Amino acid sequence: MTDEFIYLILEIVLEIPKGKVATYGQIALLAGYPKNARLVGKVLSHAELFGHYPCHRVVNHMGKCATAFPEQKALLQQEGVIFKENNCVDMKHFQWKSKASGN
DNA sequence: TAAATGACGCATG
DNA sequence: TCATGCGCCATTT
Repeated sequence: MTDEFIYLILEIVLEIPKGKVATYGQIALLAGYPKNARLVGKVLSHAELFGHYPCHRVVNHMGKCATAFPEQKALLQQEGVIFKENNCVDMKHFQWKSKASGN
């Protein structure tokens, strides 16, 4: 992957407002790589190595916490996001709608 | 170079 | 939303 891709992902992640969550696919889409959702996860995995990024606001398409990052659940709760009993976020109300999504 | 892996997504049922 | 199966692509072994 290119460093450009990494910074691109981080930029988008920083755009996610508090109390909202975005999916890897959505970020990958905004980054221009709709198929590279997995790469987004790889970047977020060591995003803190590049700096402090709200990687906890990034969840999978179910609104579920990352496979190896359950702490994000508690973090989102502090942001105001409501988790259901199934540990899934109410996507219909908490999924971030970026302006670029309609482009 | 090929095979396996991974913070994933989508179509169906 | 969950379970299963397939696709996607870069990194690692």
